[in-house]
Amino acid sequence: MTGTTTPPPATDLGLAESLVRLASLVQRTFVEVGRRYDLTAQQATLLCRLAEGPVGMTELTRMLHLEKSSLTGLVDRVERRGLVARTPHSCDRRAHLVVLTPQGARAATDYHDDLIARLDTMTCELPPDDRDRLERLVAQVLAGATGCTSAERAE
Amino acid sequence: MTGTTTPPPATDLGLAESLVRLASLVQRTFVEVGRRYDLTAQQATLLCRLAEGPVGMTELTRMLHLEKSSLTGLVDRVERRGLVARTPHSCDRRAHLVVLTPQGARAATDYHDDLIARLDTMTCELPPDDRDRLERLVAQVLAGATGCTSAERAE
DNA sequence: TATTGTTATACTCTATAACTATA
DNA sequence: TATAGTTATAGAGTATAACAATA
Repeated sequence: MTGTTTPPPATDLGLAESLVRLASLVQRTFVEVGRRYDLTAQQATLLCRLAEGPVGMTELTRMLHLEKSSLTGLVDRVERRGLVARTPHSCDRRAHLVVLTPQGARAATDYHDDLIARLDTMTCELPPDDRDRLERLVAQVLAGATGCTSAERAE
Repeated sequence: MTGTTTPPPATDLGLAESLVRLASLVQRTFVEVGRRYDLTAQQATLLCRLAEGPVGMTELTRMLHLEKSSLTGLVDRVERRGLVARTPHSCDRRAHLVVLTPQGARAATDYHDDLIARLDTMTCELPPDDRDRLERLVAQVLAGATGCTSAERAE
């Protein structure tokens, strides 16, 4: 029903440039929402990753794309605030699992819900069909980048 | 030509969650490309903002969403590396314009071109129609967020 | 020897508060 | 007084290198 077949975008930044701006906008939203809960974007990301269950340090470095020493510091800071705890691994005595405390779980949920609500607000003026289309297109980009990148294959 | 009218996305994360992942992916790309040129994401962003022409410090704080003292430091570091220079403002003796040096202009161009190329690669598996659609949808989200946000109106 | 994680160190990034110089 | 910008300070985030403990 969109009259023309595929008209070029009105304000033509190019797709890549548009993605840069979108990413910056979303990134700023991470930070703004984080401030409400006194969480940095990195801390919030960590908590959200732990919401599904305990994760080992090494696995976390892969999930967050951090060096292990960087993760040590990040976990230290949220542990000091009582949001996570290090628990011994059952079989490997070198390893630790990082788990959310009840307080950390609450923070993770609150942050996540708030973030999603804000992002939904950002797209709420799009008609439902367009939102679905956008989601599907983004998913395709993510599938390509996450699944088939040469960097990912090399790893 | 897309058979169904509006089928729900296959892997249904929801739109907001998809945007979170996309933003993280793009952000990581900023950092990776930056490393090639020995630039942090923030330094690269600054250089790219200056590519259109000299900008005053106060205006830069608005463009980069930084406090003025944070900007002082950021400009200091790239100035120390010879990528930008502070030049006096013609009429206001308190003010400075930040300008790219020739070396900084080269870095800005190289970084920008590399970044755009990488992001284009990320979307190059999409059919041209889908790329246009995606660009238009992202542009709509940006227009809404940049133009009509309550936060923006409040400012 | 390899892996898991921490410590030491150095830098960048950021904000708040206090300050200087100019308008 | 208000604005443009810097300085001082403190804390978060990150990486590299060296290390300890366990596998």
